[in-house]
Amino acid sequence: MPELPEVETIRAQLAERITGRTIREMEVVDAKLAEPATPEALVAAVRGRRIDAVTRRGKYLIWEFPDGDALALHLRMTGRLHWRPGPPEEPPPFLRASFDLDDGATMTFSDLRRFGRAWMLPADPADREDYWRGRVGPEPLARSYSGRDFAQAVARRSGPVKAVILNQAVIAGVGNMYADEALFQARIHPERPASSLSDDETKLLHRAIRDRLRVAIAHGGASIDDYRDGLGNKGQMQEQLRVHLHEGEPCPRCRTTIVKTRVAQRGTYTCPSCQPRHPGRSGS
DNA sequence: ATTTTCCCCTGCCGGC
DNA sequence: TGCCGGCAGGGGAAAA
Repeated sequence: MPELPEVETIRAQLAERITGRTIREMEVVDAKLAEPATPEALVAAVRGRRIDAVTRRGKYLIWEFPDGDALALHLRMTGRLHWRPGPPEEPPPFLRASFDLDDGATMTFSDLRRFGRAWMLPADPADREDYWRGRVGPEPLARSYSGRDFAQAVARRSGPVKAVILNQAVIAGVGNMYADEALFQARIHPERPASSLSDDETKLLHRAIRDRLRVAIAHGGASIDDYRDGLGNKGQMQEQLRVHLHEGEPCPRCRTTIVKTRVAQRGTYTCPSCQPRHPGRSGS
């Protein structure tokens, strides 16, 4: 599932290839992609526009047009955005929209489960900021994002720490897979109340999140089943996962069998001995 | 105000 | 063999 590293991988590939290009035509195959707007309105806002920059906010991919206008794309669960130098030989399965560029290149948005969306962002900078506020929190890889900011956000929440780091308003871009990996690296049980974490633990988790996201970007993201990068290729990060999807296998650190549970309505993988539910006491 | 539940959507898989 | 319930999960709306 595309999380921050996957979206960032696609962003970098597209930025290299479509920056400065003009969108000659957009075709919406599945009207639901444009909801709650109509496909006609979306196409009218996109057609003929020049892409000045390809940016990212959390898991949102953004094409910046002149005059502050911007198209946001969200891949959700199974969305794929695929650039090709020319038209595809045949439409990819589950095609929902396609874009023709002025250099003959094509981009297709396909999406088996149809959760993905495309919509226009507010052009006014203040309105844009309002749009993100409350919806998408700080960028975990931003230089300015300190451990203190993270600690503050975590300390005043009582829910399970995994639910807190999955909350996009708390920290942008972390999904189920990297939440599991970061909590394992920080040796923190996902059901620990966020506010119960010590200063050291919060610092460790902040570092672990940033580390896992960076390593994942370096590996081109994780292709569990649906994810492909902007050129249709698989990532390599799935081979670096330590606990996620490793139920029944030995923990890479202590050889204890990894277990799968359910936390915050999400499948959750942990090492019961590296991630004690009650730190300080022995065992789990 | 925060936290939890439900919903969307389709393919896949285990059980009977 | 084939059907069917359950599961997968991002994010947002609704409910608690």
